[in-house]
Amino acid sequence: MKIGELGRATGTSVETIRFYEAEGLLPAPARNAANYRVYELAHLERLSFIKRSRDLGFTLDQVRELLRLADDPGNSCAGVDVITARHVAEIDRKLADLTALRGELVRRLDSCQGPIIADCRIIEALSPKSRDV
Amino acid sequence: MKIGELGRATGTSVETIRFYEAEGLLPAPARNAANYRVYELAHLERLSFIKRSRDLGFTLDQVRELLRLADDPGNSCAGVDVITARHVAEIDRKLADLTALRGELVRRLDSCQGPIIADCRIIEALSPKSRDV
DNA sequence: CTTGACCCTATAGTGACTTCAGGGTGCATG
DNA sequence: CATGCACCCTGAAGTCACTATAGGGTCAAG
Repeated sequence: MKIGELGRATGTSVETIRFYEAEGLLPAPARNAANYRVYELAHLERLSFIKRSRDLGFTLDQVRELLRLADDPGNSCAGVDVITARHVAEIDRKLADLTALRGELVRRLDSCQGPIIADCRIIEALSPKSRDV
Repeated sequence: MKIGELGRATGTSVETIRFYEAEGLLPAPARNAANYRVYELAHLERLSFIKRSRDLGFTLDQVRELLRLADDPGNSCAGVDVITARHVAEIDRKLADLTALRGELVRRLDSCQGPIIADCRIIEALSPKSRDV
């Protein structure tokens, strides 16, 4: 399997695959006579794992750790749980932040009626003279 | 006012203030005999505006645009509305993504009971052999 | 024999900072 | 008067997770 095929098979760009190799996440594959990378099934599986983890929002460092844990089937599941739970907590923080933020913005949008900046509630809210934020 | 005071007054780090100056967001202030930056009230107000905008999640490019609009009180409020509405839409997309993601992770966490990796539902879900994701 | 899709490496760019290296300034204390 | 310390300066590099660019090589089809 060449790099383009691997990319299509996993929904990853060719550049990203080479990047993962440079980062040590994906082992360097064999090369053919033309110096093209030749991938095996194991590479496809590992890249799929990485892709899924990334899609779930894990950082590359977390992916590295998950791979390390997954590589030894005798490892405790607790490590995986800790990483996941921490990640969920992080998501919860982001959700709360974004929700608050959205409320703030929509409130401004709704009250913004004036035709000119001088009457704009959004600009007013951002300006330091206003004390209501 | 020196840079450290300005930073404390606005909740911005000294490095970030210098960065904003280099980016052209904050005008370069006068310097005293020791080559220290000396800020006026106008700087404090502008930096507060930037800080609030950033806290509301606007990108620096959006902040640039908001500043440009705010600088002329005769401008239409519509430009500000457009930027804000676009930003709200972006936030909605992120909220949806994060919520879906969280559901996925929590589902895995709840079902992860085995003491070893071999039985770990999270790893299983990430691994390409599983077909249920 | 040329076109086009694909592959290679090495390097730089993205956003919004943060950190580091290597210095200078200003004030209080010993 | 020396020393320490907090604060200030510049310029460059590092962060994250890629993405893009430049400049080339390979291969099969028409």
